[in-house]
Amino acid sequence: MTTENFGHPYAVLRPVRLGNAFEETIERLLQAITVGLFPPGQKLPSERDLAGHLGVSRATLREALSELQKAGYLEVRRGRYGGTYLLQNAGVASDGAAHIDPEERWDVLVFRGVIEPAAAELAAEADLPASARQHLQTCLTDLLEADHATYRTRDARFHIAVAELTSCPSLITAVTENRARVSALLDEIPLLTANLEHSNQQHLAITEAILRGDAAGARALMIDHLEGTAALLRGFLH
Amino acid sequence: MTTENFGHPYAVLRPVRLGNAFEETIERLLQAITVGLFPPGQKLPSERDLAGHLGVSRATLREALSELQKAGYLEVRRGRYGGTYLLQNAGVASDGAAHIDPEERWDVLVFRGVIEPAAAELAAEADLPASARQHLQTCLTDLLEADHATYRTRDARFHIAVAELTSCPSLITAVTENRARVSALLDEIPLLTANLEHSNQQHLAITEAILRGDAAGARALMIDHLEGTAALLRGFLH
DNA sequence: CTCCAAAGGACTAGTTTCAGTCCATGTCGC
DNA sequence: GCGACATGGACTGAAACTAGTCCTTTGGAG
Repeated sequence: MTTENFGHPYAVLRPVRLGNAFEETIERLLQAITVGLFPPGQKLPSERDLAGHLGVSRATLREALSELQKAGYLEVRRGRYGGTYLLQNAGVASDGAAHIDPEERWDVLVFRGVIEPAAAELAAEADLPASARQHLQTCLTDLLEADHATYRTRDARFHIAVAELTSCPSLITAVTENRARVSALLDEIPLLTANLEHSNQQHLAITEAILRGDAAGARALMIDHLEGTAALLRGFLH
Repeated sequence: MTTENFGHPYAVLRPVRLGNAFEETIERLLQAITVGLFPPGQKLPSERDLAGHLGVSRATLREALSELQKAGYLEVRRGRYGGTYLLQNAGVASDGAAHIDPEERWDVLVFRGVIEPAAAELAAEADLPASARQHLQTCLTDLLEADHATYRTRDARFHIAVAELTSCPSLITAVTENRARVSALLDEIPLLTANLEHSNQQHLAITEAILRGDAAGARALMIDHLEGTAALLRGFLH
């Protein structure tokens, strides 16, 4: 880390393409799934719709969907009012122990510490319409009711909901992508009931701070909350 | 903005491809240029090298370079010790008045207000090696010596240098991309000597705070600094 | 003076991706 | 029942993109 090449232009000159369109499409869909943006058991948008939004041809999208289907994430029903459905126990056979490299881990956590507290602060400062308040409340309730199987996904969903309240697309995107990476990290450590309950108290407190417009409080609470997970990760991964 | 669709999965399902590889490659190179990562008058990395880093075939890269050459950004010399050179007065004939939409403007500025103060804070907290301190100092000196023609580029370069000190790739990338967008905004308003001098005082103060390890100070100074430009933009654009 | 090496220039064959078109299925409203 | 129609399924020809190869230029080392 100390041998870094400062001023090196390759920081921006990162790959234009992370893989072929097919691979990136799978990646995106998986991201949306792990982050809870597609509620389990529900129908995904139509192929034509998805392809349009992902900026990819339907052929490519279908290749990706077919792969996810083979991997046990999706179920497809034909005919009118048919569609692609996200299975409840999607991707149970996840590979596990992907073993994320320490630099990557550090990067994810530092960046999260930058954007999430800011998101909470901005959310609290914003003049939130009723629909926004309702959305946050719903995500919180879902999270509080979650069991071990659904917790991680709903946790991600809640944090993204906070970012959504800022109405800042760049920030929402940053939080979403970061959350997908955090989820991959968390998959490496066990889920303990004690931590879970403590986290949920924090989720509740953050929500209240945001809804009451307490920006400084929301920020501070979010920092605390993130520190908890970070410490947990440090503890479990040497 | 109040009619936002909260919880809509399309926030992550943004396009996998923003354009074809050729267009995206131009975009990237242009970004690196406007943000001062390729010093004017100097040689760019070789085509084979650039193509590799951008994850694009040399044919595609060459198309992009040829376009930038036609647009007056680059000069190409053949033979050994030849290469692609960035012209001093690159892209003078920039289209101007691209007229960025207000939502985009707001997004850029809000996001900047999130990531840049955090970058300054983290930079000040970091245990900086001599090379890092030197790099920041160099970028600052270049900026203080800049004239009207070179100011914007070196300004961007300085802000990216601050982010580089954090050694957090996600943050560096975020700041770099954001800066490219900020530059597009600034191109719409005039450069006033008074503002420029005031900005440079702030740049100096930020540098000092970082080098002395004053995290809170660096953060506060950066917030002040950004507020200045934001106010300027608000003033000039209705 | 000669040759080498590092750079840009140009071509080719193969693969991926796309846009468009038509087919197949099956639920809902009549 | 029965037909309309939104959905998934399948195919085709064209365009974009790639990897690989070889050519051309030109400054410096020997």
